[in-house]
Amino acid sequence: MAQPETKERILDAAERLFSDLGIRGVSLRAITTAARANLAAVNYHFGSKDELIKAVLARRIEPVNTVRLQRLAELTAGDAVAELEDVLDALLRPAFELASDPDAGAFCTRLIGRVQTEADQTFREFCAEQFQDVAERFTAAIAAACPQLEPRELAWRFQFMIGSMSFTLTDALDLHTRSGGLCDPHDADDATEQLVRFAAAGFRAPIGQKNQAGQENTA
Amino acid sequence: MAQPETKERILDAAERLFSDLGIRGVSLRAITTAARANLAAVNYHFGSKDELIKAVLARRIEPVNTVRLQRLAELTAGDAVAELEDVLDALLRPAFELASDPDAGAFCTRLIGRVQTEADQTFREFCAEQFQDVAERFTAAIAAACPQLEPRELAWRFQFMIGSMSFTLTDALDLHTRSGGLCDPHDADDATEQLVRFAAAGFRAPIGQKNQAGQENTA
DNA sequence: GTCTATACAGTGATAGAC
DNA sequence: GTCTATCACTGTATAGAC
Repeated sequence: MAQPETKERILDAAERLFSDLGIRGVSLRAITTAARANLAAVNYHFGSKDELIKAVLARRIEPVNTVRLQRLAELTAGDAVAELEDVLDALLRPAFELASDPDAGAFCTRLIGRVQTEADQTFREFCAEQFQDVAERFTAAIAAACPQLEPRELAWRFQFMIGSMSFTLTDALDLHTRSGGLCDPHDADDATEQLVRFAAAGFRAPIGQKNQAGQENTA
Repeated sequence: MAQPETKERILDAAERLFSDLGIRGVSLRAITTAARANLAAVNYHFGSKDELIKAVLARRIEPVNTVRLQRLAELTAGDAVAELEDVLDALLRPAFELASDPDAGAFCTRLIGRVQTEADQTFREFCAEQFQDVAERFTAAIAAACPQLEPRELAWRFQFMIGSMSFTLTDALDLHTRSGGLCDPHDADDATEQLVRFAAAGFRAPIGQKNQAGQENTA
């Protein structure tokens, strides 16, 4: 107890190692060695490696979601209807800011984005839970900002926007190289403004003439 | 050699098991047992588990990319400038069609989308390689369809669109449930039309007043 | 409560016989 | 090409010291 709590040291070491080497590439032994703790400490404090990963994620996700909801609350104070661009900014900027934070950020954001689409359902479900409240509130705010938008189109387009965000956070296609240095996904201001502009136009796109209501269900 | 080649049987078994249980949840022993092959056969035919995963992916990705490039070639035959919506359709529809194919599709598409943002760089790099040629050609076609679009904005927005596609293929947020049954990401027609409309509006969005040219580089 | 040492079943990989 | 045997290593569980 003289030094930072064992639990905290394990979280720090795990976060750093995961982001450097990927989840698969890091063993519990490597983590506990780096944290100067015993192997069994992970299972004592967290229960399993999967729960440790969740704890690493939650420690970074929760503050981001808190900021998001706080900014949204400010925008909609007094039953005001917020501008679409302001709503999207409140949702996206905190995530990109975490990603560009050289201290904790680069590490963990790749993780968040990755895990959101990880092969194992476990982490996807966990992230969906963490995100559910935020998704519901922001969907409502976008609906208020776009009164002409049908619920079906709103759901699709919200999905598309979160995908754009998540994909850019992980930088799965190496945007910096691919753009010849023109774009830097770790520039939070630029990433936010670019995606706000892209998504706002997408939300405002007219819905198709043929409504899908009478369509057969092939499944 | 009397029955389907061992290599083929391993690929089939691996694809089915991976999509049912996730990559992590399937051991080589489970695969080789299901394929009625010996454990060492995987390493003989593929070299490693990672290479087997790549082979499973490539077998499905290549035909999709072939169709994409073929449709693009038809659109741009005779130096014609294709409509933006037609270009996006040629890029997106083959992927969503694979996803909705009950035979091979549902299995492998989740894999493709997942792996594209997997924690390990290995698979991301592999998918990026597979996608590079397609990305370059379609970026050029979009640029031709949107002559007013700056290269910087084009690169950002292409990234966003691929993210939307990838995220929807993995269905990381369970769109069907979240939309109360309104949206079905396995309906290839609907998914394609929705994303084409969203992305086309995004590509056509005006670029911001303040150009980032004179901005400091914080990295 | 916290931590240590240790044991265990299951993993991917490999060398060498057939 | 295929197979057996075996390797080092993984996550997990537990008994017991402080």
